[in-house]
Amino acid sequence: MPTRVRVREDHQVRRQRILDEAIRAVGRLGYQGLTVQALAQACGLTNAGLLHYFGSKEQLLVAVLEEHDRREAEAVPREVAFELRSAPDSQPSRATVLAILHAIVARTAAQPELARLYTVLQAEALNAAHPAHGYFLRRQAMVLGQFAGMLGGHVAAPEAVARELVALLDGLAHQWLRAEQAFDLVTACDAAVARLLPADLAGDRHDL
Amino acid sequence: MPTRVRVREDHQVRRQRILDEAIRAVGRLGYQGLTVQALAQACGLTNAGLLHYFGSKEQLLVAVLEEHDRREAEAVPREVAFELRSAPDSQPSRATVLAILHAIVARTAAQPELARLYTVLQAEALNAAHPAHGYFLRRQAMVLGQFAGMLGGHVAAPEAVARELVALLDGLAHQWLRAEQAFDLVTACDAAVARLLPADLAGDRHDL
Amino acid sequence: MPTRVRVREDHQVRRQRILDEAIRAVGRLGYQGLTVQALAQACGLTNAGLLHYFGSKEQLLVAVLEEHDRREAEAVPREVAFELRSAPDSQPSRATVLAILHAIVARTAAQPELARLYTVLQAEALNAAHPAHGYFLRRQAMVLGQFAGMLGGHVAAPEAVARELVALLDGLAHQWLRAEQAFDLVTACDAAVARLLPADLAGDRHDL
Amino acid sequence: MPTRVRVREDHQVRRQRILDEAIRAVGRLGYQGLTVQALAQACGLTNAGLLHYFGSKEQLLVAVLEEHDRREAEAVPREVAFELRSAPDSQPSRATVLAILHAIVARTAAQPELARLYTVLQAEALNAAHPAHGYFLRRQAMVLGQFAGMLGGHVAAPEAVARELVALLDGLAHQWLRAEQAFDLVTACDAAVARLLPADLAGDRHDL
DNA sequence: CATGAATGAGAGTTCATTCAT
DNA sequence: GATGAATGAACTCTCATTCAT
Repeated sequence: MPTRVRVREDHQVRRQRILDEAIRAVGRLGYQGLTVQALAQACGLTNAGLLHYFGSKEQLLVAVLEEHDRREAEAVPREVAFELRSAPDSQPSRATVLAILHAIVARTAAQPELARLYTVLQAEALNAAHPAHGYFLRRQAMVLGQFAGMLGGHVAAPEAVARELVALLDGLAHQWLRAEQAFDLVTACDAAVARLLPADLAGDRHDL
Repeated sequence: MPTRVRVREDHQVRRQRILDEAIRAVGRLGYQGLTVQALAQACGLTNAGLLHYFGSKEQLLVAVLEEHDRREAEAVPREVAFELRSAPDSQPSRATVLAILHAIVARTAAQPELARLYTVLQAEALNAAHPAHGYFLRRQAMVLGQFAGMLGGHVAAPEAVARELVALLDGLAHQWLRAEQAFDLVTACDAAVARLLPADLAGDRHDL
Repeated sequence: MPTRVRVREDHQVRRQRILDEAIRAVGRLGYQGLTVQALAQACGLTNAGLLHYFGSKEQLLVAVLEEHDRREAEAVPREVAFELRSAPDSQPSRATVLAILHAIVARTAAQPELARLYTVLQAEALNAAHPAHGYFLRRQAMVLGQFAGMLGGHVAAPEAVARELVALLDGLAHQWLRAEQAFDLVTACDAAVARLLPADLAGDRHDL
Repeated sequence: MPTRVRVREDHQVRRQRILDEAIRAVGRLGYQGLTVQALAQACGLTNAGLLHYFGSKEQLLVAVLEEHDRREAEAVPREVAFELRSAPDSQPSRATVLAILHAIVARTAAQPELARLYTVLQAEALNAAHPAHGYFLRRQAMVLGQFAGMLGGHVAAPEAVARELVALLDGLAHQWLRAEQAFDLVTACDAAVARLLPADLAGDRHDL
């Protein structure tokens, strides 16, 4: 049995290495700029060898996006996820909201190549013909919905503020990437979020 | 020599039409996705004919960026520009700051194709090897500096808030583009800016 | 050793199924158009699995041609074969000639996929570099010889008429395939042969 | 003006040379076997240079088929064409029919590379997915119709005999090509046609 | 001023085949 | 006996660019 297991592991391991490399490459060059050949070379196999794992460049992109989701889900703190799931209807406290946002940003900061992938693809995918266009449309709607739900009890216009939050976090991450991570993303985002969601919003005086 | 003048005008006119088309095309496809051939066809001339105006694809990009700056400068309200230039050291009032930001956003909203060009190129140019990389680095520094200077008297951490402002505006514009301009950008930005720069910031009680 | 026998049977059975599928595939796409991968998939095994049976694509073609000959020989009516073999020197009567040709055509009509394989490969193999080129050269000579021998006593120019017979039958089969078997091949061929070999030719008076 | 004319001639001349080469190449290898690269090399230009004339391999095939039709039409003897056109309703005499068929075959014999193209493509195009499939379907119907019309007054079953004529001529040409033109095609066809259309058939007494 | 011809490089993808397992 | 991994070569086609005209 060890042999079969090893073989399967090998496959998965190699696939994973390709995906990691692909995330970096797409984050650097975009999907259009990515070259199957260059990626294959970076992974130490031939053009056709790489396509053996992912049938086509486009299917590779799909796998990359799935990997992105997987890593993201993995990184969301357990407690947060638990809290959100355990009481979907109740409103989290302001402190919890800040903690959630903090956790999200911390994840982003810990995986710059993922942030870069996200930032670059998101802009490239504005084009309706881009293979990731639908992905980002769906994702955007989902995130806005989640944020708005979270903010429900705290602000007068949850949808608008949700949009602002997303804009703020995405925009700051973008600047952070361009500045080659020269400032601390987490600090910057914490401060920005605190500014956008002032303490006296819903009467709660004590937090942050 | 009316003929020569007319010819030159024709040249300029045609060049302008190419630039307009190029802005749209790059905004849709990015620089990498842009094809000299496709652009030429859209302009009604041949491959080589287009390159006759802009020696190469890269030089065309330079011209596009220059055109972007030109249009942007053109659109900034005269009074604002005057005020900023006439008293660079003095601090504009909060109302003026809001007015300036409003004007900037209004310009963006009025020229979606320019906003799209900006958004798409900015992300593509995160790559250090991208021909527009330096442009966006310089521009970022400049804008951050201007914003920080503008906010100097109003907030405790002007640089940080400047960054947040830029992030907010860029991020909202990005969402606006992805949503195919389904919401009103100017309203959204006005609200966001007001939220980020509360009225009681520096003790001034009276504005907006 | 029933197991071994069973295994061998399985092997043979599978090999046969591959051959059947290959005949259809080559008849549809030609040898050049045939893809090992596509054939393997149609047979429910992998690329390498198929080549396990027939070392290479070219050897597969050889096997296909052998299978063609096998099926053809199988289908020739026993009496005819017997008659031809029992008295190779004597001339068959006109009725026998017609019966033989009828039997051949009937076999063709009963196995359209074989006819198609034959028609497609024969044309593709006009190219001297084609792996089946030699096969069709030999076959042509053989068939022409047999036909000419058969016609020896009946017509003045047996070789020429043999060629015409072959041309007629091949050409009609080709049309029958292109028409998707919309007319009755056997009837058409019977009529054509009767026209080409008129009943009064035994008198041998007036033919060219 | 001579320059422009020369340029245009050059273009046409080169295009023609490519077409000639393509006819030979397709006749040898079939459409599937044809390689853009090999053809380009044979024409003394690069891969992309050839595609400058014919946008794609498939469009090249279309051009080849058109060239085939052009050459064929060109080759039909003027008198024959005139006679056919001048009296479309009347039936040509048997002698005229034989003359027409003779002329057609003579043309074939004079352009073996055209005959080869025709023979090879016709078989390859049996596949419904082949880009020339429709062409040969239409052509077949047209030719059968013309032949049947021509035979109308002479035989009892014009459609059937037309089919036989086509089969005979196509089949003999096929054999002629495989035999590397070792026998005289025109003589063979004349004899075959004479045998298939006996002199006394005008009396219409005894034909099947 | 603008074109058409042509190029060289490179794109993604497919193919028959090999090999360890 | 059959698989999955991987290869190297070849495929069609596209790209930005050059050059003579």
